[in-house]
Amino acid sequence: MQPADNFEIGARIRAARERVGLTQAALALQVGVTRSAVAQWETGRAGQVGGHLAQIAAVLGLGIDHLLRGGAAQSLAQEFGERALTGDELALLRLYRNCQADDRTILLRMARRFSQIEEK
Amino acid sequence: MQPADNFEIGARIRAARERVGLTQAALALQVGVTRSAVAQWETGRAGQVGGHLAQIAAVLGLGIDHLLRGGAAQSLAQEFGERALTGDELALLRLYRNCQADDRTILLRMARRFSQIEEK
DNA sequence: ACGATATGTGAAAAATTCTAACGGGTCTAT
DNA sequence: ATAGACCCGTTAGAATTTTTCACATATCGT
Repeated sequence: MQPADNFEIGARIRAARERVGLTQAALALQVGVTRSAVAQWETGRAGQVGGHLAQIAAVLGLGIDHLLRGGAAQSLAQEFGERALTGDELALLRLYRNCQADDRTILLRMARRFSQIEEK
Repeated sequence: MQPADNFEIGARIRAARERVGLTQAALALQVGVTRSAVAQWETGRAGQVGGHLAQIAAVLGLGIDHLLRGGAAQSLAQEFGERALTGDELALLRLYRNCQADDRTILLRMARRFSQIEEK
């Protein structure tokens, strides 16, 4: 694989990671490597991310095709209403599901406060 | 990645190769490796097929998701597909979509704080 | 200024991948 | 029965890659 491709994969990893609000250390923890491995992926030092592709894609809410090829790969077309879920929305859902019930209540209340929908 | 996963990837490579009528040597030629590398992929000896995924998928007419995961690959969406979204999760998504960008950031950060996936 | 946090990078250890070579099974022609 | 062609499985090790560790720099809040 060309070095330029590696850099582009790394750039997509970084963009997705920042979009879901993770640090390199957080992504590394969820994938199962050290932070500097993630840094090297993102700066194109690694030849390719090899055996961690599926895990990276899952954590970041990306399709593997998108990770490898870029473009508008839509493996993530999860329908909600008429729009697919974005990466940050999937991240929010994953995090929310791992919250305790009272913390979920707090999150919902805050979302209501912030939201521009009036609820009756 | 678990050895069983490697074997399953190899089994999918072999099934697709036979379906398109190629020998190991022919596949190796088109991908750009030696025949024994292909044999090792198919018998699960290689950790994973790493940098050749896209090439193998192209030659065999497979999606990369299918190669890695098998089945009707749905990437991360399956995790949520297995469990339908609950009412509060739908509410959270709806509210989140109607938030401003900086409020979304706050919600994500709080979700990360509450979540038991928290790093560090 | 200081501490915490996030990230980039050099060097080297650790791991992996691939090649070359060997061996075995099957099939066909002689 | 034998030889040759073809296909594939496996081993050992060279080559390459990946990951870790440790250090450095920048930014931000106090």
